[in-house]
Amino acid sequence: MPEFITRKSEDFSEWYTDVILKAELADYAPVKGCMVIRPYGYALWENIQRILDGYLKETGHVNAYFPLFIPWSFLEREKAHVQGFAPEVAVVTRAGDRELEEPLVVRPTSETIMYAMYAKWIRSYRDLPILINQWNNVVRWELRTRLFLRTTEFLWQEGHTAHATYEEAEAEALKILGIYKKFIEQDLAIPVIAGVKPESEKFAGAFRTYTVEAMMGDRKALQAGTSHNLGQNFAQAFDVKFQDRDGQWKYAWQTSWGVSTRLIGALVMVHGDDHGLFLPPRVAPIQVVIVPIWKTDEERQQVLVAAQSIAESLRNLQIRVHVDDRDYETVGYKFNDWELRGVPLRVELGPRDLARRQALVVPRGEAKTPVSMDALADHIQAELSRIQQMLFQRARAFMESNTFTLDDYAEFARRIETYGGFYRLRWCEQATCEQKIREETKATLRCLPLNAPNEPGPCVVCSAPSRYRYVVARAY
RNA sequence: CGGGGCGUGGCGCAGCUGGGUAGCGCAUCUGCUUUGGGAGCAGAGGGUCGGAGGUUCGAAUCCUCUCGCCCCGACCA
Repeated sequence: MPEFITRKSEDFSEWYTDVILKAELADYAPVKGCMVIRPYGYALWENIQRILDGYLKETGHVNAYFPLFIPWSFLEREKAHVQGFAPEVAVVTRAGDRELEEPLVVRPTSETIMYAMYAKWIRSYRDLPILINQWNNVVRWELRTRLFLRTTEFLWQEGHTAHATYEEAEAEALKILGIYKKFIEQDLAIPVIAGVKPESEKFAGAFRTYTVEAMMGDRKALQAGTSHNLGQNFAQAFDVKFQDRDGQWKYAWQTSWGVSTRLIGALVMVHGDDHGLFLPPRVAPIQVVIVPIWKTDEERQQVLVAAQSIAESLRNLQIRVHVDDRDYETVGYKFNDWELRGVPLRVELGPRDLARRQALVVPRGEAKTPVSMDALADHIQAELSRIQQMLFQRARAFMESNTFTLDDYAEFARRIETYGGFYRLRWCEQATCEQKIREETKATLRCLPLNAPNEPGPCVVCSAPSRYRYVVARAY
């Protein structure tokens, strides 16, 4: 077992930080609470962007860019919104040696400035729907930060739509939630529970907030993405109105939704192990690493030629492949290095393999299999797809086996303290019961799953009649 | 914002109690030997001890102030 990183079972938090730093996904920046996303981590983010951006465009969304600075007065127009964000906004009050007439907020999210523009652009029902997304950075002055999970500045996409009817907006919010679920499950191989947030966990200014919740390797929950039905709250605050077919002026119905670089933290915590990262093939910056092995210069020449030729044939199949031809590191070092970086598939190629017209294919964490050169490309393609499936199924089995249905509050409190996990508990939807759970167990009501069946019975806290089981967990 | 911990070559640390030539491991560089699961030997380079002030013949070490970071609790993608 490697001693270069803390063991996952020993100290999950230390392990997480070790993996990110040593795999060179990110590093601490000289500014408090900020991080540098290093090239390898950024390549991962670019893959996430590319795939998700494709899904959003397929469904009619277009990209645009709005300013980083927002007039302070804009933030104040929606009451719940400003209350939610005021404590964590960074404000620019000075430019050069001159005080600004009106302070400018560094966007913590772009509802206000975007909807001020929507108000200008929308006149008729024919201008709707507006389906705009933007990839950008936002700043939230968090008191306690953690690499990828919560940093002062982070990267994300934020989609903002405006519709003619409530039904359309609601359908949009759910459609996006479905896209997030599909993306996170199929491409990131992370199973999620899609659901509705309780009132207390709603986005500041939203009518309703939908969420996808994932279980990390320490059995804690992570909110992986949110989609909000904003109702007409912002439309009224920003005067986003249109004249409908019937001649009446009406406020638009809006949605907003986002996922962030936090997803990278989720990838680490869901798939990683004591050897380091384990990246799902569909987003891995390097899907296949070829490690050539040689002793003599002559062998080196031959092996490298063969390695490049294999790499070329894989690239023709759109596989992201890297040949590790470093001559100053040993083979053993390279094996460990690429496992730490989470490359899903390794190909070992030495003189012995060349003589047999084969290569050793090594799925991360599995046994080495000799594969003949002729069958190699097909085999690798199939393996990448198998690994993608395996990661998802493994994560799903983990989440399912750590999700429990309980009716006894004391037992829940005891088990979440010692073991963690997701608990399906009946809740009467009273804030006092929610508060009690939060204060006594540090767990929160994550969501009411979308497909939750009607399961009438007593609230786990107060025994009042309740209809549904909510998912309850400690969360990041 | 409250509680705790830590700042000493690039990284991880020792030295501080009881002041007296700044050290160890890893990494780096050079050479030779190695190379199928984190190589070996020999040599070399690299530090105003976070910063400022004070005590002293003399401060990494003692005193005062200050800055920064990490971890744990209340808020959050």
